[in-house]
Amino acid sequence: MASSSVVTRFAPSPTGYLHIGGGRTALFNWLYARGRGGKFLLRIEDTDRERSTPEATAAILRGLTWLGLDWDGEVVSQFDRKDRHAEVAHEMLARGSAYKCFSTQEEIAAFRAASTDSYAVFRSPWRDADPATHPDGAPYVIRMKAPQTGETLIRDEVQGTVTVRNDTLDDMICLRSDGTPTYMLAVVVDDHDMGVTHVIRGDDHLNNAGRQQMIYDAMGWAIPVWAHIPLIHGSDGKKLSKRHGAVGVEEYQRMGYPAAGMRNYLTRLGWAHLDSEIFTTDQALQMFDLTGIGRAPARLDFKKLENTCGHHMGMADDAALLQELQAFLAVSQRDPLTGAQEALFLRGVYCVKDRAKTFPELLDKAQFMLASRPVVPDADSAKALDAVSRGILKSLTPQLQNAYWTKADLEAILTAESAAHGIGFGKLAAPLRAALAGRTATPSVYDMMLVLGRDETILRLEDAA
RNA sequence: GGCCCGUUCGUCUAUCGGUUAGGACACCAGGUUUUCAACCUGGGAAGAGGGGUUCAACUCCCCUACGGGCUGCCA
Repeated sequence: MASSSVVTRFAPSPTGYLHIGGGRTALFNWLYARGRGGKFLLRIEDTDRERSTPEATAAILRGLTWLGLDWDGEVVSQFDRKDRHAEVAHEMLARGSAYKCFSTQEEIAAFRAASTDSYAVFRSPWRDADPATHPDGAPYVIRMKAPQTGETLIRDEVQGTVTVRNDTLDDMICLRSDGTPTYMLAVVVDDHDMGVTHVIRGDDHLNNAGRQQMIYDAMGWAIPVWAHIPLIHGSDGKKLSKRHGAVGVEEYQRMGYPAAGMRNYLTRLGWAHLDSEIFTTDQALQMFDLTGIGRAPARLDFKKLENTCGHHMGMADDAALLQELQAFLAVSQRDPLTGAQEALFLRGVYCVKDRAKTFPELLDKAQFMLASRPVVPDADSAKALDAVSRGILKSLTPQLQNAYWTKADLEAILTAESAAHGIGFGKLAAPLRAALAGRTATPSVYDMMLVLGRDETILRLEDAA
């Protein structure tokens, strides 16, 4: 079945944290595969031994996991497959689609320096040399014997058909003089061996696709479906970098964005399905396709990210929210909620999750239920606790002692109380807020009383009065 | 320098030759309100510029401008 044979992959190089753009690339691959019952594979491109670190690999895995992107099978290390890459290079040699080049790096540098056009394409003199003339024991690289005339067509699901003139490409090196493979060879061999059917990656690889196709052709392998997606830019339209703010996926987790909101936002960044804006991951899985991907780079917009996260915060399941909150507290080096706080949180999230966009905000709004007595009112809310107000709070407690602890009954009592003192409800709500939360901005006073329960409510009112 | 890609409201985008160019975020005004948030109503806001093709172009073609990418024994 064609639809279930989809295999995609994410292939980052482990030289740092998981970049937000990489996270989105991974997300697109994941959505495409998972939405079609296919497989999503993960390969670490660690052939650059100088820059690759196990810490970076761990960070990438953590970032993907946080985003909720699970991969099939074991993580593949490209470096571990270097023998296989060399084997393919030698097979290309045997097939006559590659050749040994003995030109030294000094010779190539000299060629560039000597040519009027400093960007001239290097043509190896060994391309058609008789093997009998090969120097004995000298180091050599294996270069692809690329076609020098005609053009290579890249059939891309996002970019359309892209034409590359073959005479603008040099004979790329497949195997270095130390016997290690270059990226260009390794990706192709790995993608083929791993059965990758759809290559969805950043469009910085668009040109590379042409040269990679030559390897597929040389080996007689089926070319995968290409989908080169534009990179993400900063708010000023320039390539995303540190100065634009957070670029690492984990930074977003530490800032407290819920993963579901992050996924939704990233999915919509550079991809659209008519007017769909807010959707669950299941819905995204249903809708996602390659044709909805735009061709222009998209800019990161934190305001929209926050708005999207706000929707997801409100839609979240309470228990799941608690779990994610605890994870957030852990990564941001804060104390976890205690068992008692968890219970209270579960009872009261309903009245705060609709009004928070991030976990720090959620924590702030939920402060009234997480705090323990005595509640110390901040400067603004303290103003509501003047002598008159405290008197009212004092006269209120006996009534609460005997009230049915329901919203309707509390409402009746508080409404009657404010009427009795000839004040509007707002005048009564302010000191209540100060007493119960120590803040001026809080959830509804009824909700706070309901969540805190009769005893805690009365104790806090007595503290304030 | 060469080659490749891109360009619709401030931002993300819809449109796939014929629309008063739609939605969302943001912004502004008003409303609701128990503070904050939310919510409701309304508003301003776009086809980079220039040539074609066509009865008709945001949509197709060319040029220019601007942005990005590739041009490594990096990935």
